[in-house]
Amino acid sequence: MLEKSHKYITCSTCVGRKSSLLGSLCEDEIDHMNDHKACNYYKKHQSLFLEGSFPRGVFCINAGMVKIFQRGDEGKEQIIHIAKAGEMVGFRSMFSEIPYKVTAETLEESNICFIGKDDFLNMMDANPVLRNGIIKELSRELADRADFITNMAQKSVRERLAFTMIILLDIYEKEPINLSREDLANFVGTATETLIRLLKDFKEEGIIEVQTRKISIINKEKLFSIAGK
Amino acid sequence: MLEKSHKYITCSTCVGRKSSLLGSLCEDEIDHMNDHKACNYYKKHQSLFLEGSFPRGVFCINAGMVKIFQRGDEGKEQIIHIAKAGEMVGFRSMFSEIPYKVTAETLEESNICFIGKDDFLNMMDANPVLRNGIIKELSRELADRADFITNMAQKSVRERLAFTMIILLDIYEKEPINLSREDLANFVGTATETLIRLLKDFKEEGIIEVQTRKISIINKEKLFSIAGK
DNA sequence: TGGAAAAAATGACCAATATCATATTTCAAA
DNA sequence: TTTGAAATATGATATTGGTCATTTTTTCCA
Repeated sequence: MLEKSHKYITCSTCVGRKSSLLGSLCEDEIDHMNDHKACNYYKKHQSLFLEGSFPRGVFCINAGMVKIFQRGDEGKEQIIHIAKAGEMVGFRSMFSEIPYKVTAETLEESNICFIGKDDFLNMMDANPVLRNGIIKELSRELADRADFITNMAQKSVRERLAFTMIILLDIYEKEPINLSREDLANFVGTATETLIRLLKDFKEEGIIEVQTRKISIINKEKLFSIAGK
Repeated sequence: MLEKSHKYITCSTCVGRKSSLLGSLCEDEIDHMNDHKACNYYKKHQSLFLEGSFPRGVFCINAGMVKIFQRGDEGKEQIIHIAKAGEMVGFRSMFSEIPYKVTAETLEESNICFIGKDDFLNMMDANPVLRNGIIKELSRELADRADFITNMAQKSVRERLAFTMIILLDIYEKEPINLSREDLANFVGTATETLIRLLKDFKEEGIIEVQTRKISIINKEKLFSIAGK
């Protein structure tokens, strides 16, 4: 259970911050940010922002996980990214000055801070390291999305599932993957039924272990060879 | 036919530049860039850079068109983007400091200038407008790629073809689309045969007109309604 | 300008995966 | 602990779109 009061979250001690884009801030900047941020406790399935709305700032995840998705024509979600503690979300649309094209929603209870647009842009102006870090991050994500597109376009659902699980392995680290079958299907880009059948195959092939919702990967090598990496 | 000698291309008169990310440069900066750029004439099907190699700078397209693609496991190309006069290519990987994940290759004869990495980064440091323009551009492209992913994941090939043609309409403007069936298939993410069959359907439905290679869109509305926008 | 090579087109067939229907399990609230 | 709803699972079936084989057309260049 997370601490529901947020008065204890301070930027200077935030574990996520240090390894994030905001790791380069000096003490003054951290203090300034700390004074200007607002922290919130989010329950599971709460949204940070909605597709179509205008960005007012950025969100820093102190604890928890957030799915970033788009809704297709029939309302089916396509998950684009899953963000975890230490990551910032919502800044891409803020820079592009267009409404959000994606929705961000917690996958579990989370502590998330908010920094207003002007405060954040000022920090960027004053801090070349932060600025360059952001440019680098945006560029990396573009490269990742190119891979994502090629995978979607050219690979079978089975291969895409393997690829997605490798991504999830990175996100969940030692923890078992804890996503609904539907979310998983919406990340892979397939029907929930197809996903369930493939999970069964993977289980029978000794690639994963399943405990209802939680999926542990027990044969990484096989996963990599299926994904074709 | 393009002028094969490049001595006539100067940044100050470059038509593409003015509407590009480099439109904000002051006279001094333009002169500096002009002194440090190298221009080249490229034939059709020549590459600017290859997947896996390290970026040394950025390319500015003065005239012509360039396809940006990734090669999937069986060597099949997935086109991610088509860049035209006025666009810069190659800077995304340069920022992320990882090798190119994509290959850039001319679709037709082109005049393209090159600016070295250090020169370009210095220009960026000195010019906040340029810097912010690039951040904005990267963010916009991220948003576009999210759409691309959702389309790939959730739409039929027919819908994706319509969507792709809308993108191409933007690129080719008044000109008819001039791409091989294979390139078109590799942009849509389908087999060449499937693409050819769908083009035939579109022709019979009065959406496009085809003159061997060149495709003109004669019913935009229908295209939009198929793409679901 | 002819001829070879590349590109485009067409047909037949099949596999992958979506869809729809229904059953079973899990979970959380009363 | 029960119970109802949501999530997961399974089966049957339909369909899209990929593959392979072949033909026709276009392009390019010697």
